[in-house]
Amino acid sequence: MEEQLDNERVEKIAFVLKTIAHPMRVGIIDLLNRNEKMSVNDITAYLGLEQSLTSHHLANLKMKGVLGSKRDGKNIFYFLKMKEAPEIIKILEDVKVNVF
Amino acid sequence: MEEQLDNERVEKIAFVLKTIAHPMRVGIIDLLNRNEKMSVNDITAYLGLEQSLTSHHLANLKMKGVLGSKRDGKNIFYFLKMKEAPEIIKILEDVKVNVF
DNA sequence: TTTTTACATGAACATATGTTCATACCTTTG
DNA sequence: CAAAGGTATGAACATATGTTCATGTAAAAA
Repeated sequence: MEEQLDNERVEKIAFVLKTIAHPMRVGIIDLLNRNEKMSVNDITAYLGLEQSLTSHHLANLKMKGVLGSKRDGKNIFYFLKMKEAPEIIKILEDVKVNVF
Repeated sequence: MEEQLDNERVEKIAFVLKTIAHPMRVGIIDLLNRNEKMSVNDITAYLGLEQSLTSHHLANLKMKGVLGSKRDGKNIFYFLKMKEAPEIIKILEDVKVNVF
């Protein structure tokens, strides 16, 4: 029988989930899960959004440790860092939802 | 090679994650993962919170399809319905987090 | 060395979420 | 049937999140 989750653990789990729980961020993670690394431009184009908004979300994901980034010339490439992130998405790929 | 997630799928995934992404709700799901079913009172006691707040969160989780409930006398018992929920928590059990 | 490309950032605003409090509802018990 | 136990609910409020817009910065190209 496994231990009950202690408070700190619960907080961390919720924290990570909150970080991922947004359509755009799920999309970004999914994208970076199939591509190794992508520039902000590429990500912005793929998701069809505004540069500044993409940037904000990327910064957020990076700050929380989900992504990493590396500059290469004019571009900044983002990549997955937290391996759990795509695993979570994978689990929910075929989830059924009530309301929504 | 797997397909890229379509929009609706991404939305659903984010929706479910948002539903779970809260310390109290993570705690509830973890609790119901080890107990089969629990009354509101029990859950409230275990988490050490207020009845009304617990109730709100339970209602939320139920509405979104994560939990189910069944009345038995004065009590209402809640139970897990979305099997993916505890799986997600399991993945993050030992996650490392930067800021937090 | 000016322009352009690629990206970041901060402030303002809009919206969504979480919490508390008071009260209502349903079931059992006296 | 009145009281008590167990839970739900709505309104008010507080806080957190997401988005836009204007502008700033770093590197490369002209």
